[in-house]
Amino acid sequence: MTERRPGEDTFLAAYDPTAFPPFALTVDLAIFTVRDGLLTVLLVERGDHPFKGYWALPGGHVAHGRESAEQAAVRELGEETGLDWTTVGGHLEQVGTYTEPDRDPRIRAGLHVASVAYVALAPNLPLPTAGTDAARARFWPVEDLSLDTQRAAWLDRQPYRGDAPVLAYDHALILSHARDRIRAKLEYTTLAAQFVTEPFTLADLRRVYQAVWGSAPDLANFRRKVLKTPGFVVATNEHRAVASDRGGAPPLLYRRGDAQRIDPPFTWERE
Amino acid sequence: MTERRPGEDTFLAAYDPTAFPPFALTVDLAIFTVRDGLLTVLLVERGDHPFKGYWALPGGHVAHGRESAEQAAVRELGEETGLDWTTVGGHLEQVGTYTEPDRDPRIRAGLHVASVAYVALAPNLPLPTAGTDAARARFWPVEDLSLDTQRAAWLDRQPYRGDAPVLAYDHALILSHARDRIRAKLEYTTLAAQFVTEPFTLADLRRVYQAVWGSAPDLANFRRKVLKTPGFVVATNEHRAVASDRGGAPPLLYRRGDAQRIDPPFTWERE
DNA sequence: ACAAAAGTGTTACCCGTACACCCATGC
DNA sequence: GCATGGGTGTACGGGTAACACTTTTGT
Repeated sequence: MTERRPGEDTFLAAYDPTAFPPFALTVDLAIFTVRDGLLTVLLVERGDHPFKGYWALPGGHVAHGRESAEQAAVRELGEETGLDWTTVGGHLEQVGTYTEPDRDPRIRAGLHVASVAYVALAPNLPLPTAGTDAARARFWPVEDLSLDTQRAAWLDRQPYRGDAPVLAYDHALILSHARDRIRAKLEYTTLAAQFVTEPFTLADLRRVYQAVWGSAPDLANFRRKVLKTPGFVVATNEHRAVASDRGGAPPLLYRRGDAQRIDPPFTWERE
Repeated sequence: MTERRPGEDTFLAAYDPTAFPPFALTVDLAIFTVRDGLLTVLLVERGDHPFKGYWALPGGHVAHGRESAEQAAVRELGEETGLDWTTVGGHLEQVGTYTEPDRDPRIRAGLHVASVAYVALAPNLPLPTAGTDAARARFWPVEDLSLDTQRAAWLDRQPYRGDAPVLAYDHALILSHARDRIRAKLEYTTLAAQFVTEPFTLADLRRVYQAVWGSAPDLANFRRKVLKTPGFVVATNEHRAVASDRGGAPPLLYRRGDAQRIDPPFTWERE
């Protein structure tokens, strides 16, 4: 490692790293996937205190001095999903950092925990089983989590009482931000293609919009827009075989292209 | 403070907060303003090691257990600009968190410093003088900072040698992200109005786009789009007196409105 | 034949672009 | 009058929303 212009080494020799009260640095992951036409997110049921028995975003501590938060996120992704994320090539993006002193009750024992939240998304992730240190893990449909209600309860410092799985820490807040980020990015980026397994049909791609937004653009116009955006998708010359129990023409299959942005963005009637 | 569902208190009683290696948590501020038709940012010349003599974003440590990063940012804004940001009502937004272990040379003394970066913007900030603990502080035109070159040098772990003020830490990286964020948000939000002092003319507002992007939409179309976006600006019934040394009709004055988003976004020919 | 799903065509309309033009003021 | 900057009018063209329609397959 090079020196990174540290100033004079004499400074470091005389430097006292205990001069600043310590923080803990963690990462939290919102891992989204589309299953059965619904936007779902991976949650783990906590096996230990704090928040034992509550559902939480997977995550963990950043290894001090040895990795960045993003590297920690990739490592945790591997541990939680059993997949090597650098090979998967899925989308991973920082959402924000959460630092309210009382977001973690361990502040009462003197531990101030700051957490960097990431959103990851990939198609058809396997159901988490091995390699997970949590008691249970499963993909929950986002719409079943009452995110808005739970978030409001958290911000009001009131307990949430309802049918949805109760989220630990400020994870309802984090998750609502992550969901909003994904929704917004569907409109002006090619992110939707990260949600489908290759090869996919244009109808598959459109179902992603349906799952994330609850509604989707008109099919005909959707097709034209996607195909006109250079590098959004690349056509193969194969067609998908139709399911045996229904008719319809075998649709053409596509793969993801290089383009990142959709310009101008998608706009359509929201319900 | 309420209990925030911590699990059982017996857990906390037995909890060892020193079990996790400590991090330092800081905030860095990119405070933008438009001066003389140029986008400028506040930098301070560091008076202490590390990076003594380099130019840096203002910032400081988050008070352990007593404040969030955002509260620290507001506090530092007050210290750096001499203004109470809650009164100013200026825009403040988290950009991202930077956690590379070697982003701060103090890692070699065992201190892993994570920094949460914020972007703030306001019109006509006073030149910083009192209340600043830095040796010198001034607003630098962003285009004079060779951000792209400095950022590339930082990422290659090479020293930057050039005419622009040399930035400390990874602040060239942070600053380039902050600038990109501002640029992007001008297109689809009413953020530009945060850069002008009230009351302002539509030409003033358009000059913000000129300063931030280097070019601006056609004046006639700009007027129509701004006026058609409900709540972007509110007209007063006063006109600005024209400067004595030039002609022209006295333009109508406006104030900021409530709207946050411009939909559909601005698009125009970039140079 | 019929249903289901893929894919195409057509039209009307909105909106932005470009640019010409008019207005108000100071010298 | 003339320069300067604010403000308006308008014709053209591209893109997209809406929806009807054709094609391909399975039962």
